[in-house]
Amino acid sequence: MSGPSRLQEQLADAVLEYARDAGMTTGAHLPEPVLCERFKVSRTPVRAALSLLARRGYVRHVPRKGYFLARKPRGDRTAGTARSDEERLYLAIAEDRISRRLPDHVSEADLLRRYGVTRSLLGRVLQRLLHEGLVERRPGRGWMFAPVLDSQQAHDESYRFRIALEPLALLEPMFALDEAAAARSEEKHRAIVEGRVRAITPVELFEMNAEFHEIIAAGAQNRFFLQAVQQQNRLRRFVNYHWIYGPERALRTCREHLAVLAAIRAGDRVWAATLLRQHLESTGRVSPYEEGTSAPERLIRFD
Amino acid sequence: MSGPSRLQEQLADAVLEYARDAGMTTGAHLPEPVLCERFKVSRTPVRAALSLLARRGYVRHVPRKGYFLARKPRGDRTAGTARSDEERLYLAIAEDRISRRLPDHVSEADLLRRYGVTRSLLGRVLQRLLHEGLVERRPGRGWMFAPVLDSQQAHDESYRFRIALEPLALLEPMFALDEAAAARSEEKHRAIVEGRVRAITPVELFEMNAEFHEIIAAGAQNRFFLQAVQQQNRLRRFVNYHWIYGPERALRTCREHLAVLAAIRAGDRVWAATLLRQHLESTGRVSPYEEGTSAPERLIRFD
DNA sequence: AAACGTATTATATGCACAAAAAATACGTCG
DNA sequence: CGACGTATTTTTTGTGCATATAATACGTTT
Repeated sequence: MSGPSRLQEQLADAVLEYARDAGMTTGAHLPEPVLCERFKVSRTPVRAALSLLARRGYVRHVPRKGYFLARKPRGDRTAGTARSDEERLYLAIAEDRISRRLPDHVSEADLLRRYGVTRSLLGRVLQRLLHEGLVERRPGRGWMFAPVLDSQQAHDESYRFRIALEPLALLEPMFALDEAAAARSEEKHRAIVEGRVRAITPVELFEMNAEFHEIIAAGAQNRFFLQAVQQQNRLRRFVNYHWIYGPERALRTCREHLAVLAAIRAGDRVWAATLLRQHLESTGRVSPYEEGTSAPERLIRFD
Repeated sequence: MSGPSRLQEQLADAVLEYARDAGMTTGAHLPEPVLCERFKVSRTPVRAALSLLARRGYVRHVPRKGYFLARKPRGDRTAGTARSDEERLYLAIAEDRISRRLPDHVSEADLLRRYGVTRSLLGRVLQRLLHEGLVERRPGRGWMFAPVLDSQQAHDESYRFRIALEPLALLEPMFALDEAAAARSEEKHRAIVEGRVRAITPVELFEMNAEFHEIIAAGAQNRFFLQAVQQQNRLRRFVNYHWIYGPERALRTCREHLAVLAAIRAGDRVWAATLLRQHLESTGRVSPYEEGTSAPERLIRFD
């Protein structure tokens, strides 16, 4: 009775996303073997995920026939899945660190006591933080927060790195945009530019932005370009949780992104690279703490 | 009685390296607090490392006075430390994978049986492979080797990435070479060019090369440039264990490296960047398997 | 034949406890 | 006062076992 496993929860989310991206409508069949193939797992966890979705009303189970979509999944944050323990602990540590409630170096035991979580959960989160370059293991014992999190220096270095790298991705000879992904991204940008700025959450804005840059990097057809950009995004996701920008900034970013996409579509990648570099230079220049003239409830976290 | 810990072994190595780099001679005092400060650990492991070195004859212990250098440490692979279990398993897996004795995906239990090691050791090695991007965790169970290891595609992408990134490191406005490190590296290069090609091992060649590129990246004063180059080196270290080049190639690489350093010293970073790009382009072009005209015993692994 | 249901097997994970090792504190000697 | 020796405390690592869960096999239904 220990609830559904992580894999099962993930699969549940993934299945809904899959159904949505495949444009399925109510009543569509979700054959287990197809999902197994798609997600590279055996039928056991797939069935568990489906039964989970059934209990949550997303799919219907017909004995001897299988599972069928019960309602068309919405676009945003589909599954009823509340934030996982892992996500919660991750964010708690992030917040405590940024607000200096956590010192430069901490022992595992400290964290264990502080958050009252199991060793395995803490272990997973630390592993993730390690992978993202946010903490380092100290030689003897304990962990040390990398100065990535707080220093202005790191912020600047991140932008300089991206300014160097991302425009070059556009100039790679094999460059080819994932048209489908680009179209989806463009759609989201347009929605914002055309007035939906207030209706969108900061998290969505951040994710849209991150996705845009990853689509560009993926276009280079080179896993290392993509990897590098993804790493930068992970870093920024962590840090930007406490940064705040006004809506005018979000609009500007969207317009600049759209201009880059337009240049690529027009076949002028050199111009697109120039635009992208300018975009990064201008967004990187202003420190978030120097802005903040808007009223709090109208503020938008963005980069 | 389970032998010295990993940290102790590492420290033993590090202490010798430290003494060497500080230019200490026989009889020099090695105060514990200094070493603690330097290596960010408490006295306990430092003392253990020193007593280890004493047993191996590198230092002498005088009661109530401390530890003193017994003989001037040699430059290469100082400590008697044989390759650690971790290193051995790592290499065994690398070799088995590259020669296709290991399938695309394996379970942890498979590996446990195959190599007859403890879970904790295997866990550490897998963690390292994961960190280096060489394996991925499969969603359900088991591990999957990333195609980084074998494919020509990955090789090309790696070079393209480096060609894009490394010259730009040279052009960063804050660029400043670590003069001491550069001088040491230059020394090694000269030794090879001036005829010591045969006396040097493939491993040393690889490490010298990797170090050179890291020194350049570090010069950019930007942790992300350095991180990216370090990651590439880790990747290449794994793969290149089975690549073989002739000495003429090693010589050429050394000369090109020296030319880059000379250009930097002359203050012409733009020219240095051009030379570096050309160097990467030429070394990346030839597949190692297309060479190999020398007799086996004269072959040198290099990149 | 393709998909599902059920049962079996293999694998990994969580947890508790023992043992190792690092940090820390304090007294002593040069 | 700075470095060393010893003792104590705290933290981490290792190991075995029970449990959870994924993979697999095989029969059944559409």
